Amino acid sequence: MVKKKLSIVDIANSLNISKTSVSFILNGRAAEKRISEELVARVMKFVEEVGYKPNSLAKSLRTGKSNIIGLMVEDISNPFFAAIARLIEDRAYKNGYKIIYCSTDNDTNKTKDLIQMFRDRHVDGYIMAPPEGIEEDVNDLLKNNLPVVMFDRYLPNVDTDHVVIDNKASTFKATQVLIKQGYKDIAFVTFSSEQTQMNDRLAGYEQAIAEAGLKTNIKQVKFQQNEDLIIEPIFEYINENHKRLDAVLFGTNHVGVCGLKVFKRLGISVPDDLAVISFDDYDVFQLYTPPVTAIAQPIEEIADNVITLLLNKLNNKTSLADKQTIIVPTIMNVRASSGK
Amino acid sequence: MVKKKLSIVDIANSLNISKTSVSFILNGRAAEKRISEELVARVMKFVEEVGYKPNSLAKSLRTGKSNIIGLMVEDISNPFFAAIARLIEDRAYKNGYKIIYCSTDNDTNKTKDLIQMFRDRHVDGYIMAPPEGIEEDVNDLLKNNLPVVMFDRYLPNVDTDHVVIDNKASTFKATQVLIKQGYKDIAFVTFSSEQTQMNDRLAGYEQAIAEAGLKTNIKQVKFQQNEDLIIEPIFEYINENHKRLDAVLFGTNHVGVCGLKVFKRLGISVPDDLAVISFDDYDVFQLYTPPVTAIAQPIEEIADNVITLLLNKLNNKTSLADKQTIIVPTIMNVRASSGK
DNA sequence: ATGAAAGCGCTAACAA
DNA sequence: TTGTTAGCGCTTTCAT
Repeated sequence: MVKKKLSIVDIANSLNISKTSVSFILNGRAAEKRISEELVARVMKFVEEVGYKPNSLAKSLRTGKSNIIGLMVEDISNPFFAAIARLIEDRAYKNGYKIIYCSTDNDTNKTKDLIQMFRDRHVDGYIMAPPEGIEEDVNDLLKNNLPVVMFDRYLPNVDTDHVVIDNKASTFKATQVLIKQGYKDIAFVTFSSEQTQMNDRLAGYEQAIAEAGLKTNIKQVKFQQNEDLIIEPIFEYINENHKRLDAVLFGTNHVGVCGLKVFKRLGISVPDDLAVISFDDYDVFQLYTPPVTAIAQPIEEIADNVITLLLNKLNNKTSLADKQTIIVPTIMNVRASSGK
Repeated sequence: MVKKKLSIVDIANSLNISKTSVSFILNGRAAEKRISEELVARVMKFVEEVGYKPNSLAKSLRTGKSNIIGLMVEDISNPFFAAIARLIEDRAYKNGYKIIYCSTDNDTNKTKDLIQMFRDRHVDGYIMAPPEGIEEDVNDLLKNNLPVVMFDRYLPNVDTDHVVIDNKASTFKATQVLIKQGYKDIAFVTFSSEQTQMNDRLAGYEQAIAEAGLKTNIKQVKFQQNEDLIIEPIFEYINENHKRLDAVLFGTNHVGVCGLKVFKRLGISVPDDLAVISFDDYDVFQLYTPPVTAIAQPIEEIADNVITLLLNKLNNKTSLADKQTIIVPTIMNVRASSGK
């Protein structure tokens, strides 16, 4: 009962025909090759019966195509990335592509390794939220005509398709919401990073503060695997400054959640002690008491654009040389945490 | 500057030696084959210079090994699975294995497809939280000597290694916590499912209720991709019954979060109107007001056991025939939601 | 309309 | 110690 893995040769032999014919039939090129319908039927029937499955490794080796898309996110356990990955997986699957995902941890070397692994496995296209420092590797992909779509952020020196949100406008608006409520000492707590999305978020905050003639209060913490190491510096900052601050804008969902944990520990009440807005929306923010105002990223729209861009390249609907930038707007979900 | 993909033959030719020698050297079998150190050095230097990378597809095709582990979770956007996937990925990576993950959606057919894809790609081992109905496919893997480790649940009719938690004891204890606080009308809200972990959780609740001479209140909702469709039946149930109930035990983190959303909509206050305990721990539960008592799964321990079990099989440290069951205990994080 | 044969890049048994 | 060679399973050109 152990199914011996059978190959195209086995089935050709069993049917006393050549493997070429089998190959053509299996690849739907029977008509084109004018193979008799009768033969086609016989082959299909046999294949069905014995449950033959082509070895896609051999196929890939021969054709250079794999029908696999490599997806690299920063951290698959981050709900934002997990949700995006999920949607992309679904859409890809429906279009005959499989997805392999990996977490980069924003680690340049790990990412280089992963790109290499994807190349090894002959993935047909790449989707990534790139860390800094991989410009060369990505350019090398592009030079080899491998389509790459970036999202969440992009690499300024690499000319690829990318789908991002209007980060600067989002934090600008969020900061203004706080300013209009009369808050004057507004902090921006975020990850330290030179990535485009982070720079833009910071810039939006700074511009709104500057336009209002206020002073900036910026705390950047280093991204760490271990959440406690993120909470620690936030704790110190809030602990030292919460009396002179009246509002906080968090730069990412992760920082936001850590911030809320700090508030809990310090017994800080929202919005009375500190008003709060966070980037990204998330269960926690909706269920928190009071509910937290959040800058929601349109996850479906991002995922949709990303996969469409890539599929178009893969199906040669768009020229590889033709690079698109898509900027999708965010949605401010105003809730009680930012009100008076 | 476009790197022409070079092969082992190219490098053999450039160096005027045979590809066999190159292959042996590249695979660290130089010593074993008593290849001169000088040659080894020359080859390594050249390989380094031209940045040669072996084509792992060809390698896999030839050896049948891929150094890839296939990981199938129910839904990668569920924080429990995302966290486990993350940890497994890390450990595997450190041991020279790559991970490919996929979401099964508890969909039998999709899972069969995915298993097929993994087989196609010659993954060396399988880790899965299996849906029902794939017994045959898994048995087929086992018959072909492919190691399979299950976690979160197992298939009663399939003899594989698996790592699970003591589900029954956990809900039993959680229910007792509520009973000891004097709650008498305790509901159990969970997903309808015949999976082992769900059956066990239900059994634990029922036993505790029976032992206390109380009446069960069970609401099972169907798992759906779309969260609103999960919330709806919970809303109806809670809306109809909350007056006669005094406590609720949620069967999974997902149900728990949906439940909290329902409470918010109905203005139900915790624990005064309803005391709450949920399976799985999660940011939301810690940050909720009041913090929610939760049955925490020891994620690291589960991931560690899973990957260790599989690596042992892959490295032939354990016989394939030798099946282990590991049951790890959960941790009750008692918080204000279950108190009086 | 069908078949033979080369070759994708690699490994390993066997020769030398 | 190193080289020759036969595949792994598939696609595709070129004959027939």
